[in-house]
Amino acid sequence: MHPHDPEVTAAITALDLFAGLPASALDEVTARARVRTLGRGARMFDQGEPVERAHVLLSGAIRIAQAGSDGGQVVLRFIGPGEIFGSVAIFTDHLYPADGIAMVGSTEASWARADWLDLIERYPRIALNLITIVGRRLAELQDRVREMATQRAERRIANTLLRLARQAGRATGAGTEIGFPLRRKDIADISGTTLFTVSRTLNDWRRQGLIADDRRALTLVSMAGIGRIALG
Amino acid sequence: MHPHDPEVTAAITALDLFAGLPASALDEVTARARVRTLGRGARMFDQGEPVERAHVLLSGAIRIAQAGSDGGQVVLRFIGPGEIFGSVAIFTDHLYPADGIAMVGSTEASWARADWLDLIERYPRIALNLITIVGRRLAELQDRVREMATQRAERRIANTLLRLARQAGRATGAGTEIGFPLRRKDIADISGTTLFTVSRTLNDWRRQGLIADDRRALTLVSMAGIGRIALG
DNA sequence: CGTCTGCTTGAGTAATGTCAAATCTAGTGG
DNA sequence: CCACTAGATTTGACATTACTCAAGCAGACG
Repeated sequence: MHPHDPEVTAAITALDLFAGLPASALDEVTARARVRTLGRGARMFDQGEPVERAHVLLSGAIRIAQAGSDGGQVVLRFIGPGEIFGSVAIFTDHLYPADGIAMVGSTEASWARADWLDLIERYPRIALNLITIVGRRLAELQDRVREMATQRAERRIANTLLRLARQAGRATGAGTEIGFPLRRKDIADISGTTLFTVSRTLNDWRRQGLIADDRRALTLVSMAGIGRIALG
Repeated sequence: MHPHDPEVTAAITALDLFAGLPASALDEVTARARVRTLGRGARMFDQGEPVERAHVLLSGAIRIAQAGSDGGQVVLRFIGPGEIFGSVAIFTDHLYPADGIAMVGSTEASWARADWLDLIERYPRIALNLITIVGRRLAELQDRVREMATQRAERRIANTLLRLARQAGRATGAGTEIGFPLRRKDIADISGTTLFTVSRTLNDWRRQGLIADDRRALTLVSMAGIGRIALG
């Protein structure tokens, strides 16, 4: 896909990141974007690599996973369409803090570091939008830290599912379907538990009719029920 | 203290947040600041309250603590002199995400929301500085989430102490002294464990000569030793 | 049909949380 | 100066969550 593809242009101009920009600025933003499509399992970038570009996801899903010097791994976030990713380190230590891996075939737009800084300088509104986005992620991480410190695995899993539903939920006949192709391990790595505990917990919930799980997508049948578990 | 107090002026103009601003801008920033001193235990703001001001700590120490709807509590961060706090929510949901409590007598500067937004609009460099600061805190929280998910209590405590030493450490004859008046409960609430586990762990380390703890301040006698524990 | 990846289930165990009680320290006021 | 108090810390005993490891199963895909 080319940056000037009308579909791509529409997607870029609709991003929260560029809200409030005049049409002329959006043209410029679009013109400088590089658009790239990767297959399932491909790496958008690797942890520790220098950050040369700012990224936005146009379609698909990305897993942002951080590995420790020991084996331990966590998922910091799943990225859905319209979300920015792997871009904040341009302002800090210039190294990607995590791997970015396509969970399904995905298309991203990205801007070279120099273009990005230039655009922000000329359109400071982008900086404000970025502060808002990063501020929201900060608040979400703060919630996760509190949950991991004070809640047991089952509640954390419930809170995780509710967050994912908020982020990428689609209402369907059966309930709210989460728009990421999640394996047990993914849910474990973002909830701070093991895939075994996730498996047991989700099976309990399925038996109780709280969720449905057709191995294609996870659906929260009873948000209220999951919500009750999340509250303790 | 008055904003025009020369000591206060110097402290404000030295802040990372205002790095790169021309002198005229710094004058304006200083002129609009409100300076306030609070005693030990006083609340700078309460969780859930609307954010009307942006804050910077000039001296002292603040505990930023978030409580869940259940009793659970975590410390999100300790704030030392020169650090911004309780200011990001101006751009998001306009509510303080946590309590801000003076751990010792503390002096802060703050700006009314409208002044703050006006200053940022006229000096976009402030926005860039803010992105850098928030980006670093985001990275730190990501590290903490990974630690809580993958490391056991002892290692998390070691990592916590190393982080605090980096943030507020002073080299002394005996080692690196942490510049916050920390109780066991504080260390527990930021490490994601209990004050009992912290007590046992710190006593072990003291017996091994890794730390000293004269109930006035905590000193890391052997950063290398603590570092080895942090690595596993 | 075989292989690979992911999921489920069971059994055993260790880390650490919970609770109770004793001890210590700093500060207060007689 | 000393007794008293409140808050913080230490230590012990115990309970339990959820991690670890092993084994078998299911579905997808070539």
